[in-house]
Amino acid sequence: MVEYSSKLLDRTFGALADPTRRRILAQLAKGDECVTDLARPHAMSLAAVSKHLIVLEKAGLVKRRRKGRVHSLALEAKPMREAQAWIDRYREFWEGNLDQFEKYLGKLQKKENKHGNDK
Amino acid sequence: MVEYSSKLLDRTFGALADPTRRRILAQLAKGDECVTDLARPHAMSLAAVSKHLIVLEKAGLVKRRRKGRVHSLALEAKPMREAQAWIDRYREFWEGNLDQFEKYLGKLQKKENKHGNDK
DNA sequence: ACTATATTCAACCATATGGTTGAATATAAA
DNA sequence: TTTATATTCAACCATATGGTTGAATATAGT
Repeated sequence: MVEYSSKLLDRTFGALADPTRRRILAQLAKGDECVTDLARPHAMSLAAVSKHLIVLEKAGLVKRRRKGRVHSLALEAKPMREAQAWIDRYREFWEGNLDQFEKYLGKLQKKENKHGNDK
Repeated sequence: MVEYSSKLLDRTFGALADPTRRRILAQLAKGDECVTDLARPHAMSLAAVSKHLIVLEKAGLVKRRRKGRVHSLALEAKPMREAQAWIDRYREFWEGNLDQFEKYLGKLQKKENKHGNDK
């Protein structure tokens, strides 16, 4: 069962809306890395990258594991899966397979309303 | 060939990061609608919804067609397809099929750099 | 103990975002 | 022509975002 938390989708899509953060995800897709290594290829301060990592962390897209003074970042699957699910079902519906998505939207709407997490 | 414009992905994911806009897309998935009809179910001013529509339009996710004073909004496929492609390939890579995504990332990186549209 | 490294924190800045209200514009209907 | 409807525009507000720099904190190495 995929969970549909509006806030989680907000944060996930929001995190993906920045090229630096997409690139960080791409870096991590090749393997876990620490903050300094992640920051190196980006043309900005370490503190700026650190902030991007916090955004990714809040979206649940990466997980941090401290090893002494070094923070090792690793990808986390779930939020991306849910973002993908949203788009997949949206397209399934829109591009033809109507009934399924209509049901899905109903559920989503209810959840978003019920939890009052509409922004 | 999918096109990888960094700015387009920024705008697309950015547009999807708001629950009102996701709901508008859901409304439009059931069929074209005008601004007033789209606005009705949302607990905010018409002007606010109008602004959201402009965001969706700039992301290319909806297309506007004026019929006299009524603006009819319709979904547009391409940007959503590209957002989906990004996530799909990211996950393909990360969850096992390494070689393909590595190539893809190379191309993406080049495009994003070459066009200098990195924010 | 001292020094160097890894990371965040805090204050600051400029611009973006998401909302409001009231006026402007364009078209439709009387 | 007058009035009503559809939509945007403009000004404003509060908060968020993405960056900076310099200081603070924590751990490692000598």
